[in-house]
Amino acid sequence: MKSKSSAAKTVTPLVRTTLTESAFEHLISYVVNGTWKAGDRIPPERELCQQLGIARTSLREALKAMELIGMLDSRVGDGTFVCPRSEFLSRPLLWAFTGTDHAELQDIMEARLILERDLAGLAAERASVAELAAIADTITKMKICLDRGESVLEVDMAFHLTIADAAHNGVLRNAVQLLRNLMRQWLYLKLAIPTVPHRVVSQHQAIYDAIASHNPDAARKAMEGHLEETAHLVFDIVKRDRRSPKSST
Amino acid sequence: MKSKSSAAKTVTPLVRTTLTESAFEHLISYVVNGTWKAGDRIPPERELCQQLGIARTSLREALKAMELIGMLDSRVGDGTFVCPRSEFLSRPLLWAFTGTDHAELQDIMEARLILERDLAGLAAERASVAELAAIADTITKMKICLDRGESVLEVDMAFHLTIADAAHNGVLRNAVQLLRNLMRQWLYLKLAIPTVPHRVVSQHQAIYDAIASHNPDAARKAMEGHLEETAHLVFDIVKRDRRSPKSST
DNA sequence: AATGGCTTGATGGTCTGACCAATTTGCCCT
DNA sequence: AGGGCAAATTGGTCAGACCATCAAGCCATT
Repeated sequence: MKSKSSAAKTVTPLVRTTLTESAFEHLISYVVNGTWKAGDRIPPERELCQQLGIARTSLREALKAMELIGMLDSRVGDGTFVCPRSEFLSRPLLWAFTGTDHAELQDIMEARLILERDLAGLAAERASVAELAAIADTITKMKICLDRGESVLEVDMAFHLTIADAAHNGVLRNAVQLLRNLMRQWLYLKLAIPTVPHRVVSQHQAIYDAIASHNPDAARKAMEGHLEETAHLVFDIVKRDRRSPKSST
Repeated sequence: MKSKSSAAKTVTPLVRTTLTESAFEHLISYVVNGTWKAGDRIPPERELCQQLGIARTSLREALKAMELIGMLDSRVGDGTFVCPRSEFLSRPLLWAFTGTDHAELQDIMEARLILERDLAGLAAERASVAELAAIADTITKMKICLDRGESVLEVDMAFHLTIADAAHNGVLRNAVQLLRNLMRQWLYLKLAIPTVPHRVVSQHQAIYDAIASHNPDAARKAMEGHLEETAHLVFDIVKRDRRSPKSST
């Protein structure tokens, strides 16, 4: 009972000044802004904590968190390195729980559909010649992978990200990349189904054609169709695979 | 069983036997398996590290990492609690957006438009009676704030978030919340323009009407119009208010 | 009896400083 | 020149201490 209609002024918007937390955000911004690029070696802990003016303990909590979500990689006696963006959040541990929650997956897939659909539309409006070529290139590469019997997961990812690039909205691009990373495992399983990769290629081709002809509406439709089919396949996999979770890697 | 003696065991499977990492896995499994349910208070650090047989430092690194990815929530003097699943990945998604630091305001606003437009459409399809009431409530509250001459920033935020709630997609909801937080200062300035709040009220009303009548198309259109007007106003403010890109912390 | 303030204990946050373990580097001895 | 040992570097771990905050209980005033 009791409706808290006594709308208080909502003071104190909880600004927890945790040293570790601010260090965490600080470090993340380094990685994301490109101050520290993928493959870079970041300063040693003992040096970093002095720069930040905090104890090594506090710094390490932040570093460890970043390592566990796949942004950093530490090697004793060697140093700590920045991981490529594509590996963010791809730590197997995260799949453990993401995989057990069906609802979450559905939300992720829906979010992805919404974002990528609009991104495809924007790309159709804004893509430059070079960007179109980049998109086409991923399709070509996918065909090659297919012929060689290699995995097309990465090329598939590249296709969608180059479209996001062509949409010229960094915010949305990053969001899409994150969502795809979250789904990575299922995408992998989906692409492992025999006939699927070939269908994907032709769908990618259709999406590309729509974007290349600068037809936003067609691009949105094509992308939507593609992602909806993916969603159905993934749900089938999840349903079927709902028993023995493989401990891959 | 620790043989740190001289060379011998040629095995050494190189499994990153990092204490922190195994603690992390251990703790995650507790949360995932339901040993610790959402809302539960987990044992104090000083107790946990004894159970696990590791130092508090190592445990804290794991604990902190889990907190930073939204699985746990620590409160000084109170304890550490398990977060609901819906919050697990909210922070990572957050980084994806904040990550684009140089992402211009324009990108953010565009991203917001895209997300909220679709969210409005989904809300029109999915909103329950209670959720509709919640939306309507924010409009009423905004009118009250207006009469009292109070700031409507918070109610404005509430309006959009209740719509996001009604769309039933936690992932997108979190994204919208973040984007709005990023724009907060500009939104504040926008709402400070004399005639604006009244216009906002009527626009909110229109959006609500569309959602309440379960008309996704109308809802999308209404939301789009509302946000585009906001975007224009904000850009005017920015243009007028042009100065240096503060390098605040 | 009810209220408000004070004390105390529990708990997370932070720091210091030390040592261990793995890796790299480079010098020394053969 | 080559092999191997030792120091330096760097992340991993530990112990113990202190602070800030919150909850609960005690006590005095009303």
